[in-house]
Amino acid sequence: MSDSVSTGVGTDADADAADTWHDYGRSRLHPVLEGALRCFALHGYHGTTIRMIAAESSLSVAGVYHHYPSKHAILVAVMSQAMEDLWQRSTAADAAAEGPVDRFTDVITCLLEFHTQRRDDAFIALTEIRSLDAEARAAHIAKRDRQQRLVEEIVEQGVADGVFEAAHPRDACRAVVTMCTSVSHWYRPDGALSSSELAQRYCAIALAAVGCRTVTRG
Amino acid sequence: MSDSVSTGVGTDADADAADTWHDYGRSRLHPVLEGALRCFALHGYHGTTIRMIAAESSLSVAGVYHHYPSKHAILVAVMSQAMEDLWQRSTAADAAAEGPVDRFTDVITCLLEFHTQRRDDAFIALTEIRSLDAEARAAHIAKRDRQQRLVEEIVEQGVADGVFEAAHPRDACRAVVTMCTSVSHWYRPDGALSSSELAQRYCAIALAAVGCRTVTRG
Amino acid sequence: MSDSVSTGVGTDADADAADTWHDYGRSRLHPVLEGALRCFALHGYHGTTIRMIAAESSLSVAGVYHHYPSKHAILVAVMSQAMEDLWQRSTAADAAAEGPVDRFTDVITCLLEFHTQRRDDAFIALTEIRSLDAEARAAHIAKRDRQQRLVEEIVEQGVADGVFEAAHPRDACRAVVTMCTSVSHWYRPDGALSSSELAQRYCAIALAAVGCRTVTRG
Amino acid sequence: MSDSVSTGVGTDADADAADTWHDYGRSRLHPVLEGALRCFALHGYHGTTIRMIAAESSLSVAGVYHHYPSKHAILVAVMSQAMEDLWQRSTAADAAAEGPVDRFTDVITCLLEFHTQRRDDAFIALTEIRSLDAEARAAHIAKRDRQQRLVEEIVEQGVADGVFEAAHPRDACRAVVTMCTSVSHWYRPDGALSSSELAQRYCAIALAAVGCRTVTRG
DNA sequence: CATGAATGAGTGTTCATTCAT
DNA sequence: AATGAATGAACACTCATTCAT
Repeated sequence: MSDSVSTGVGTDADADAADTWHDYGRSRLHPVLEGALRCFALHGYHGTTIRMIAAESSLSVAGVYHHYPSKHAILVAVMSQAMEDLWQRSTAADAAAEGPVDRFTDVITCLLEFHTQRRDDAFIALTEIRSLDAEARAAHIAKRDRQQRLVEEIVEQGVADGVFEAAHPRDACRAVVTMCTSVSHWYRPDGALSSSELAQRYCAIALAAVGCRTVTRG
Repeated sequence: MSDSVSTGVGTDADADAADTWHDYGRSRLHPVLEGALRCFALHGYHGTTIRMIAAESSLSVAGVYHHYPSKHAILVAVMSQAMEDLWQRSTAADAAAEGPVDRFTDVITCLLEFHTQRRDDAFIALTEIRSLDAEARAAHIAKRDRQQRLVEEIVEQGVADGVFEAAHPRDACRAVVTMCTSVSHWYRPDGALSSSELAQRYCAIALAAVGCRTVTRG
Repeated sequence: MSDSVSTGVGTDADADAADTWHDYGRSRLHPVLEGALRCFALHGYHGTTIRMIAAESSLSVAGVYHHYPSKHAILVAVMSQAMEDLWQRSTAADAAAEGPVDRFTDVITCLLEFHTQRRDDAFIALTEIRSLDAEARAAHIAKRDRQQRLVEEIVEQGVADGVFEAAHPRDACRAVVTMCTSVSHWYRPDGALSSSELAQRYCAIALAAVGCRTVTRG
Repeated sequence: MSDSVSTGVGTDADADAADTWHDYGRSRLHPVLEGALRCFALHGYHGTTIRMIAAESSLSVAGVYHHYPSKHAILVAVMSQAMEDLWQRSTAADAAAEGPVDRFTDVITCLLEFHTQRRDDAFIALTEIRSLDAEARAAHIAKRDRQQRLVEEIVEQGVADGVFEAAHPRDACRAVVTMCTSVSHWYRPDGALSSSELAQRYCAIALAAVGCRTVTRG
């Protein structure tokens, strides 16, 4: 879980305190990816040109190609690092908690924070799957499914333990996860809700969705 | 509410039974729009070329332009008709029910059915907002907000009546509506769940999300 | 010289009074040609579309094709009728005068009036030669040369008679004719000069250009 | 008057002898403009395609766009450089002479030489005004008027000095200038007249047109 | 490392023209 | 006589990408 990630993202110094999944400093993406991300978020992959990315990252067009071999490679880098980052954080959040309710709360909180703090990354990871080539798409979907299974596993455990009462746990998971990922569609950092306020409110709703009667954390 | 829609979509013969919002016959879109819809759903607006649309609608490129003046106009037609259709169905569903719980159930069911039965239309309406020009975008967002307000109004009524216990009704509405619209991202008609099964399960989850203790429909 | 013209233009009833070349009633062009003429004058042949011509002549596109088989045929009709009209008027003007000075004055006056009264026709005839196909171009140039020779013949007669003193009669003719045809570039009917005022002033200049010492019609 | 011209045209090294306005070396236009010029002269602006220009300048279509952002920008560059070149030469010619007769002779000679030596440039500057957009057209017309006023000013001086006897100086100027600019319509370098022969003959005619009795240059 | 110049393939769009009705 | 629907070819222009320097 604390493996150093080759992609350059993730937790670079895991303290004992397993709360690193809360920390969102400056994004550690390559400047080209930073620029590309802004462009993709605004205009989509196909609506973005290499010249836009070059301008956004203050490089020449050829300069962009010096760092990444193709526009598609840039998309792959952006998406895979996003998924990897989310996975590192999710497993860290999961490991830091015990019992289905707290694990669920942590993982969903992590998911929500990621979708507010890394909104563009999450948005692209959600909406540009179709722009990936077959190989990259398969890899991406595997990561997405891994993420989904983590939630499902927790909920199924909760149902087995009798703390969740979801009639259809997998559907509840789908509902919960999609309502969280949808946050990247509408959340604005300068809006009415802070990231943590949103997380609290949505966690309560998510717990209700999986039929949790108990109150969180004690 | 039963006004015949000038866009050519929607229920053209409203029977007394206010269940017309359940009926999804063959989509009544112009062949060009049908073809464009398939393309947009697969590749996105910017990833779709006029030549694809022409091929998909069995016309020449110039033939497409005989019916619609630009690619953007095609997108506008697709999206506005989708929003109009959904609105007609939603208001019909709302009108057919009484009391917050049943109104909520009907409107959410309607939303879910629309997102399974008109999955591509709904998907485009959700994901291609950024591809609209300023004017069309404003019009689209107005329609989207109108839709959102309908749900909020019902939930607020439910809270006022004491049948819903949502701590934050507007956030609950957001969560509910986005988990419903997200259905267009993953639902497959040939998958495990039928449209009505999905609607039933998701309605239960949605009711839980707004803090409804009572059971639906008696 | 007074042959009835198959094109449908020209003097349709030659009275004894040989002044018909002065008369500019409503242009007798086919409505399609009238519309095309306005378009060609504004945007040039290649800058004009069949749809513009259709709109300008209050017909459908197919309606235009009912009257003329192609855009090119319209140009040919416009240009050939203009050249024919000018030739009819020029020979009439020539025939009505006697002696080089008066013949010159009449023919140049005729040329000037044509370029103010039939400005667009003259302008197209001057500027769209390159847009004609080989055959039509050859025919057009023959008519243009015929026109030029008429002036040259008169001036050469004048030089032979000793009333003109042009050192290089053909060059003087070129200068005179081009300064007259150029009138179609700048003349505006609502400008400072009336058609006849312009003709008078330019005739004086033209006579000077061919070295005429005597005063006209004295 | 000997300001170095930012357009890259014009006299780059003004010797004392103010005869630089006679020198027509290889045109210093950008290869793309050279190619475009040939095309425009043959087929007109609207009759010319970017592919023609690309072929004529030995570049790919995209290569043309690397140097100029649009077909229209190419036209603007061609026309504005032509007008600037003519203006530099005209003012040089004017400054090199004294007295209305010699100034007139020099400026008209300059005008004629330009229209034989830079025939295509001059032709385009004369015939494609309507193809310019509003802004470029205004700029062009301002330059054209400036050119016209130079001639008018000289002639008016000549009339004031009593060396010219034009009854209507401005009309005479129009006649003279248009007969000079028309040279670009018909002159062929391999024709009967050399550029200087033509200039001599036309100058004599132009002097007659403005009512000059004295003989030029001594 | 970085870039200005270049390009083949493709973009959305328009063209003159046809034809069934 | 007149037209709405249709089209192949071409239009101006842009794309992702390459490469000599």
